[in-house]
Amino acid sequence: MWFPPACEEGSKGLVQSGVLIDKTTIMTKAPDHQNPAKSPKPASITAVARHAGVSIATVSRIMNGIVNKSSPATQLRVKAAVEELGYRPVTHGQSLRRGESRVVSIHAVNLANPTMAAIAASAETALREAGYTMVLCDTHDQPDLQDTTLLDMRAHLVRGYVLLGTIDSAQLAQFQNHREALLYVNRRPHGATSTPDDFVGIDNKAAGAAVATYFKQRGLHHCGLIHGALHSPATSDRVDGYTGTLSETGQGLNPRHIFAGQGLNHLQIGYDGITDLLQKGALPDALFCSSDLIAYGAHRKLSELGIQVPRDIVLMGFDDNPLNDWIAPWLNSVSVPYPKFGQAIVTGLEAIWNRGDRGAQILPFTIVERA
Amino acid sequence: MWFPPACEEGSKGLVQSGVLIDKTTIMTKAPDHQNPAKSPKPASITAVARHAGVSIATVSRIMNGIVNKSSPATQLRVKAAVEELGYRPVTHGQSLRRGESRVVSIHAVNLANPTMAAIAASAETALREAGYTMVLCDTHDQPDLQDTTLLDMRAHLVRGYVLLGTIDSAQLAQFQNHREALLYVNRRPHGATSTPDDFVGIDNKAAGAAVATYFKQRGLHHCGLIHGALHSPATSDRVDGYTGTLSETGQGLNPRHIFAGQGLNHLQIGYDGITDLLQKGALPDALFCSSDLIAYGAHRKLSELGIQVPRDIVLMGFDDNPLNDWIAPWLNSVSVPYPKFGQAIVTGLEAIWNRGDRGAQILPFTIVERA
DNA sequence: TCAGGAAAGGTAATCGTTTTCCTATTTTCG
DNA sequence: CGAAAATAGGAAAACGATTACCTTTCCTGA
Repeated sequence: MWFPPACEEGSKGLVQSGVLIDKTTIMTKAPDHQNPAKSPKPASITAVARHAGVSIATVSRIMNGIVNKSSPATQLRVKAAVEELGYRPVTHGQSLRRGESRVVSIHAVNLANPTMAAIAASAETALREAGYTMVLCDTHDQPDLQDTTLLDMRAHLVRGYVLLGTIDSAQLAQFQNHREALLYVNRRPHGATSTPDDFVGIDNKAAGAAVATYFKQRGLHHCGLIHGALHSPATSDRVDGYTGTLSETGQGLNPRHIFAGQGLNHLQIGYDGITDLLQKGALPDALFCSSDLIAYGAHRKLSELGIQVPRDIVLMGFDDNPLNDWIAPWLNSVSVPYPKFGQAIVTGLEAIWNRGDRGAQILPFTIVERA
Repeated sequence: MWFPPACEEGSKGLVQSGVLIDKTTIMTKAPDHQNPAKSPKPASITAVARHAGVSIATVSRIMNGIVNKSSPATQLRVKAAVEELGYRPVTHGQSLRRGESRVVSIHAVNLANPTMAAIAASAETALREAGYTMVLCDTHDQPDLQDTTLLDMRAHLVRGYVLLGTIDSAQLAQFQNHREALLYVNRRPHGATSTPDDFVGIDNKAAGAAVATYFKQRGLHHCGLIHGALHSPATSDRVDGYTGTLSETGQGLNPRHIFAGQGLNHLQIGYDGITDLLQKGALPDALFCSSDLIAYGAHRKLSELGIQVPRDIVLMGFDDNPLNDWIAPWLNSVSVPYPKFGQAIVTGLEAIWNRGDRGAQILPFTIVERA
């Protein structure tokens, strides 16, 4: 199980070069190497109370807007003291007493992915405006790292956990059972245990279907597909919607026009995908890539081969990176309103906390045509 | 000054529709709308102590690796209890008692900028591995937001403040005076008050100079420049190094080949820059853009005009976005080792905390030639 | 034999808040 | 006028951890 670094198996605690060191020794040495001009401690509620000549209870009540427990005159005096001393309640004292903090943690599968980073950025702003603080964790798509971060954040008494992409993990299941405030963004969890109420994202299946319809409308009949790991329900939904709609229209999807990639490096997946499709035969007229990064990788390989986009092949990405307008004017893409995710996350979390009802936020997507 | 939302001017505290509501009323109502299967509280140190039949002091000592205050048998018993109950110390209790937490805050000027996001991502990993938790704040390049976030984070008892780009602000000056643990990344602060020891980044002036040298070596004599807001010392250093070296070689920089942009939207700056340079006369042979995004914007405009890169004009960006290899193979760029910034930030912070000495980390840059 | 130290571990203060009880002092109103 | 109710505010108990200080027991060596 888990133990703090200080008492790990390997370390012998405070044993140094064979000699047991009493903690006291260390503490009495500590003040020595402290820098001289140490920052003066910020004012605490006690200081404010003393300064205003009231009890800390009164200060606390006034800070919390409880208006019917003190006279207006007292309130003025206290507020003056607060300003004079620059007092701000230390959140740890509050959280400890209240048993919960105003911190929300975000657990992202891969912050190197610009899309994840964009969602995190949007969440930061929305959370801050709603009065929350954001802690950001990168799970690197590893179940045990996800577990570690979840437990760490619980130790921080965070009020909600936002999962920006998820993998199944032991602790996640525990958290679900314990009814912790979990909000899934973009990727639903695998287990069917959780309600569909705790999701923020788009309807990926509909988006995949829309891509197929778009290709058909443009008269493109030989459709291909390069996608990332299917263990992500977001990806598999997109793929299902796309292939489903293609087979409904009768034409279906030639297996030789499909490449299934793996791993986090979508750029490489796209690059390898083109290589693979060519090996298996001719390229399709239209190619759906389950992310923009995959499309970039594919485009790179196509350029190297002298194949022109969109003259020779039409590409459709997913996510619509804001840079596309500037550096990928050849790329169509399914645009997901990521800048709006932040607000949706806040709304979703508040719905979960209040258990009013539906916290689910299904946002609209659009297809951006550039080619 | 600052007051918590609950006691803002506008709000009348707990007055609702003209009726004063006693806090008690609310609290007694609260349990009603709590969801039935509320998560059971995680085990506290008291629970562990009871379970193991020892005092909480002993549990605490064992958790902290103080090995000479309890028998091996007791230690085993306690560790067993810890595992059985899944105990993890609540950080707020620890921070409150110790007067400091293991949280580090990052204040970024603009998280929408992929470079900032990349640094934040790298910092997250390095901090986590070193046992710290990262809180991320976006200051949107506004002094008052920077002030707000700094004060917020102090209320969180954070142990260090990492400024990912800075603007001058009142609180920042205060924090400097109070010798708080501030670490500047990429952009030094304006005020000369701070030591140069608290900086992580590259030598921007040398980098600007290197670009000039590179252009000269390639025999490009008509050099241009498009840069962002000069109030960022990082930008002005780059510009100084570039122009300085150009004038040393005697050729100098034609003022008609310079465009000075403003604001956060670097893409637009690049686009507008080309328009401006053309209005002022002919384009240079080589163009230094003070960020990759500016280069993207410039390239877009050039493409629209049918001007080819690098045949007609050589571009040099800055930062070397990892996507460049894939989507901007026409762009040379000054590569900054952002993935290494995370570790450098941790090293720098630890140097500040221990005041051993220099926390400054000047990392190497390289010029990546693609065109 | 016994002074003194080490070993093992408990008690209680403390960090900064919130909130439940209290206790006075006014007000209100019949 | 007097009882009930409201107002204003204080005292103290939590919340979960750390640590200075104390107590007990056992062992060592002069």
